Amino acid sequence: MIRVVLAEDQAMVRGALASLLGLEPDIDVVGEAASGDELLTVAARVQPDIALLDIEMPGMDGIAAAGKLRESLPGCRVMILTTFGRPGYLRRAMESGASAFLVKDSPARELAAAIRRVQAGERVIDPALAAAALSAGPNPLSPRERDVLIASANGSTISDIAAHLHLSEGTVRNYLSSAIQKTSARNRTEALQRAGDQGWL
Amino acid sequence: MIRVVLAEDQAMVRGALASLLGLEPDIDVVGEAASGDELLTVAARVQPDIALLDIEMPGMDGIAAAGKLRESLPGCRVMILTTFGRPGYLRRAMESGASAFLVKDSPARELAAAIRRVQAGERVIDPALAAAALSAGPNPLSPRERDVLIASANGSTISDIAAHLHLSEGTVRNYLSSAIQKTSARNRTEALQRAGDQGWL
DNA sequence: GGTACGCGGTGACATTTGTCAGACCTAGTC
DNA sequence: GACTAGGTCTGACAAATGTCACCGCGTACC
Repeated sequence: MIRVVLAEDQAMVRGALASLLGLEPDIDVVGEAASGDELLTVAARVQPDIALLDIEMPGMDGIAAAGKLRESLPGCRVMILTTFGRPGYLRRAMESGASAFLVKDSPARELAAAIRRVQAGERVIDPALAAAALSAGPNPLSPRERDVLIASANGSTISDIAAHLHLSEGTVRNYLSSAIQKTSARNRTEALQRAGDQGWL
Repeated sequence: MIRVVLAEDQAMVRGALASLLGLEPDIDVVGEAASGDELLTVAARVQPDIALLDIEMPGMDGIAAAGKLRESLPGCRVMILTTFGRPGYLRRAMESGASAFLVKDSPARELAAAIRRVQAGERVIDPALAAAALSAGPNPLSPRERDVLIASANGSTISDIAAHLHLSEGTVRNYLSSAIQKTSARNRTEALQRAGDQGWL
């Protein structure tokens, strides 16, 4: 039996995935978690073969949880299952030691097949996504530019961001300006969208 | 047997929900659709008792599809199952004739229970959401203000929006300004976020 | 030692954005 | 007919935003 834990914040989706996998004779869902933090404690207790993680979760996200899990349970393989196939997500997921990257747009039957391939030692990646990740270069944003862009997401003004990051307003403007240019956008909103689409945040 | 069709754009979630409902002895998933448009053709063919719709779908969204379905198949009850419980969504869903409004945060076992209650003629609404909808007033945005706000979402400039909606730039600025005030925001980004949270878009 | 890069800052400048007052037209309501 | 609300427009103004040039500091790397 392949022992699997699920981490996914939406309870109904989590339960539905569990029932989907429950139909497979060789797969056993031995634990569930609603956040990255919860996953780590559950995995420590049940010692799964495979952890199936969503990226978008409250608290620690799926990619961060993947990295922690690789440290604490090296024998457990990590699979990322997420809504959006952003190239940057894939890159970060692979760097944090994931064995698979699936998107929720794929047919449901592929999930069990992917789990078996990962258990056999293969790496499973959506081919279209792999191509996109190779064609898109690495993240051009410096850490600070990234911080400033993220802080501007909820409609904050320059002075809000400056206060929040303990910077001068001029510095914030400079970072924002260079982030806008690096994303070849025309304003912060567009820059935020482009960077988000690439998975640079 | 209760005959159900599912409409949900993410194939894996759709398949998982189907397998979840497949476990219930009195529920039969007789059709699936990946968009609002597809739902209407599928429902016309299989004549279900209940349609379970996600809101966020490409093309016709779940609420619009609910309205159309009520016209073409008055005997079929509509249930909305969605990620976010925005008050405005609930209001619009109810106005378009939905019998239930569930959020994906709820436990998986509640889904089958809700389906049975709807089949029995009840209306099922998340109590916390109902309270939020009652406390939040109706949508204060005029149709044009709403259009302009939506068009500004992807980082468009004033002149982009003006060209797109065939308006003068001054007019766009005026609408945007009044939308910002009605949402008590400080700029369009914040206004967009507030309006989105309320389900006013 | 020189060079490059990221971080943090200043000051000046042009453009964009948000606000306000006012105008005209239409459709509905009392 | 008067009144209101929404839609469309203009012009003017202040504030916010984006760009540019330039400075200093530290830490890499060759």
